Amino acid sequence: MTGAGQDTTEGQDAAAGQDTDAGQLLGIGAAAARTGASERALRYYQQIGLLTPCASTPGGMRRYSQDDLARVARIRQLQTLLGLNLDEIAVVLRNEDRLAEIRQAWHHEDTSAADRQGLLTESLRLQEELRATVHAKRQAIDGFLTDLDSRISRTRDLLDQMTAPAASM
Amino acid sequence: MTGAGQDTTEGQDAAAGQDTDAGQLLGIGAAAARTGASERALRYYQQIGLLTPCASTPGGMRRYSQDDLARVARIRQLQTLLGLNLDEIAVVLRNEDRLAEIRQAWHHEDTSAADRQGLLTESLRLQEELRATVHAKRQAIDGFLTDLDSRISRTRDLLDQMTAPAASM
DNA sequence: GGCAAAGATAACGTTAACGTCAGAGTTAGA
DNA sequence: TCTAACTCTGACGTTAACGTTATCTTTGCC
Repeated sequence: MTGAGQDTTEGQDAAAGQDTDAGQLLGIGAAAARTGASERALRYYQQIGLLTPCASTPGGMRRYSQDDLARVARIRQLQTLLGLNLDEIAVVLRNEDRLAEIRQAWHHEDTSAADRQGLLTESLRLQEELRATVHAKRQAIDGFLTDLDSRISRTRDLLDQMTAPAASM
Repeated sequence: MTGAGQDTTEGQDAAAGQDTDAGQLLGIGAAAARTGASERALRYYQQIGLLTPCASTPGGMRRYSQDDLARVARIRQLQTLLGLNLDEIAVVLRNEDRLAEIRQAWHHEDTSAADRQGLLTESLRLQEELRATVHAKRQAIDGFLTDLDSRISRTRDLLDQMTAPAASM
């Protein structure tokens, strides 16, 4: 049917005005290469519900969009930068997803105003919670850095004492 | 034998002038409680050569000093804050140990000047390497925070739009 | 000197986040 | 159409960093 463009069963698209560099759907190999994650990792993320590729071929092969790649990047960022495990990351991502949904349905759908306000308030709370965590981490790292700097300068002082011993003349 | 003072076989001590709140050697249970680590973790750290308690009773029970506790704290810090694994932490700690040794033997021993300078230079390099890593992490976290802040303010804008809809009059 | 509490060693168990096959199916291109 | 390259779904393996018994000493204390 209508099979002119692509043969990937894209669920819904062309909703918004721009299509964000569309047609660039990648197989799992390419997606893995772009993101630095392994194919196994991508399948695993899907398995635990972290990342569902936006489309799949009629034969059942995964197709990843740019947004999917960005999501992988975010997962890795939350992993390596904040040290969150995948369960915690799932919470963060689900929250961000809800926010995006609300934002999209904002002028468009007929969700009750009370519902939307509730969701927004909750999302805001979760985001601020995350912010507090990250901010604390930042403070801790700052302290670590300051301490490290003072150690380094003391070490440098020792070295200076060695390499310039004849300063008394 | 000579059992007048303490019965812990403290390897060497009383070298420096102050004895840093001495006599306060803790058993593994108390040490675990103070540091937040488990007894198993403390034994494990020793097993892999990360932390050797400063003394032990004649019967073979571990005794932890304040310095030992500080070392545990540093291990946890490097774990949770920087996400290093215990192997990487071992590298960092060994470097810091070497530095401390050099510093102590500075006016005191007869290590060759060339050796000391070599060790110092290497330690300095390692410390600066660590600093670069941490600094990069700090930058990344700053970026993350900035991004998060902008998300939060956008969410707050949405909420404001809701709670104050009759602003056009 | 005897006992409860703390500690030691040894050895197997656990969990997260994938790695690594094996065997079968799918897809793009000549 | 036919193959070479890619992908799929299991299913078992791996590693780090401990957790959890089980069994046996050590220690502080009356």
